[in-house]
Amino acid sequence: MGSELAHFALVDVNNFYVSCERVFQPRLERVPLVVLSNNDGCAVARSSEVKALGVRMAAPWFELKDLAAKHGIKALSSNYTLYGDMSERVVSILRDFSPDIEVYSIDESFLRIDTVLHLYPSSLALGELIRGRIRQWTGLPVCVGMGGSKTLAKLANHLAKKHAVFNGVCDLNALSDEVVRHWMRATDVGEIWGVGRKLSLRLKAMGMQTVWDLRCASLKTLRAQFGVVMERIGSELNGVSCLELEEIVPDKQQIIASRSFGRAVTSFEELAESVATHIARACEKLRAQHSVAAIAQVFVQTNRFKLNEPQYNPSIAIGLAEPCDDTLVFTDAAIAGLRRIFKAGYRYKKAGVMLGAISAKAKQQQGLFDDTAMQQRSAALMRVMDALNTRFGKRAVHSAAMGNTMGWGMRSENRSPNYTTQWDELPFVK
DNA sequence: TCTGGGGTCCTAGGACCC
DNA sequence: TCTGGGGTCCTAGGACCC
Repeated sequence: MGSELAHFALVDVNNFYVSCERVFQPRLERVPLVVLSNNDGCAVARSSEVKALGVRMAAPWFELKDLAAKHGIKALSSNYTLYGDMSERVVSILRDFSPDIEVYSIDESFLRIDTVLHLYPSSLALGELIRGRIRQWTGLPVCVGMGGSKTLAKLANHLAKKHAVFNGVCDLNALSDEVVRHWMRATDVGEIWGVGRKLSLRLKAMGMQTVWDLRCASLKTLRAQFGVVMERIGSELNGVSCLELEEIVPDKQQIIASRSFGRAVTSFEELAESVATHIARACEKLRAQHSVAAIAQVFVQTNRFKLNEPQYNPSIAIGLAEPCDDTLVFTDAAIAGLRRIFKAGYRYKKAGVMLGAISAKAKQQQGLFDDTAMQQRSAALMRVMDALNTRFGKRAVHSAAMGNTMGWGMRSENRSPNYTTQWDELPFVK
C-alpha cells in the first residue's frame, strides 16, 4: 500500500537522443534534427523544431524526405553507445539528490523526494537545482514533474514540458486545487501514463475526455469496465500512491535480440548468420545478469509493408535439455530451429531470437548425469569470449556461424562518433 | 530503394485434476 | 431419466511503456 506522504519527482531529458547529439555538435542547436531508429528507418527522436512541423513519433524517414529538403531537417543514425553513457551520467547526478531512485528508462528516472525536501527551501527550488546541475554537468536539458504518485509526477512532467509558465519544473502538490483542476481539464485523457490509443478511445466513448474526467470517475466503475490497471490509475490521479518505486532492477524474464536487414535476404546461409549473431548478443545479456535460459525461440519475417510480396512470419521454440548460458549451445539449437522453419522463395526482412524460461544461474539444479568437466570448459570459454569482446570490440571473437561479411547488416549511414567511450573518437576542440 | 527494438503486466480461456 | 464444480497452471493475445 502506498503512503499518503509519498512525494515523487520524475526527471526526464527533453528530446533525449537529439539533445545528446547537440551536446557534442553545438552547431546542430536550433537546426531541425531527428535521430533515426536502427536501420535508419524511423524518426525516434525529434527536436522541437521538427515536432513543430508536425512530424509524428516513429514517422518513416523516407516519407519525410520532401519535408526535410524543404525545411532543412537533418537526420542522424542512432548511437546507443553515446546515449547509454550520457544516461549513466544523468543518473549518477540524480543519485546525489535522493537515495531512492528508479531508473525507469534511458532518459527518465523517478525519485522519492519527501525524504529529502526538508533540505531545500521548496520543492520548486529542488527541481530547479536538479535542472541546473544536469544542464551544467552534462549539457542536457531536463524537465522535472512532481506529485503525490508516480502517475501525478508523470502528468506534472508533461505539463512542465508543454507549458512555458512552469519553466521546466511543475509540482502538482504545490498548486491550489483550483489550479490543478484547471490543468487537468486542459489535458487530454490520452496523455496519462498507462492510457494509450485504445483505452483513450474507450474512455472518451464513455464521456471522459480529459484527465479531470478520469480523476472524478468512480473507482468501482473503472474496475468493472476496464480492470485493475485503470482502477489503479484512478487512485493514483487522486493522490493515492499505488505504484511503488522499483529501485531494484529485476532480472529479465525474457531476452530478445532482433534486427531488420539493410536489404531483403533470401538465402538460408545469410539468415543463419544473422540468427547466430543475435544469439551471441542475447547470450551476452543473459550472462551479464548471471542467468541461464532453457528455451530459445527463433523467428524470421518478410516485409509486412510490401503488400504485393508473399508473407511468411514463422517462429519456433526450442527447449534445451538443461538450462544454460553457452552461446555455442544456443547457436546450434537456434540454427536447427531455423532449418525447420526456413522456406526458400521468400524475401526476408527481419530475423530475431528470444531466450525464455530464464532463471538465476546460482540456483541452477545439478542434473544427475551432468558432465561437470564439460560445463566448466563452457563457462571458461564464455568468460574469455566476453572479456575479449569487451576489450577488443564486439566481434573480436565469435562463432563461425556468425560469418564475416554481414552483407545483411543494418544501415547506419550517418552515425556520430562515440565521443565519450572511445579514446580515438574523443571530440577535438580547435 | 526506404517503415525500430525491447520489454512488462493483465486477462481470458483451455487443459487437467480431483 | 439423470451428466458438477472448483482450483491451478499454462499460453496466447492484447494493451501499454519508452
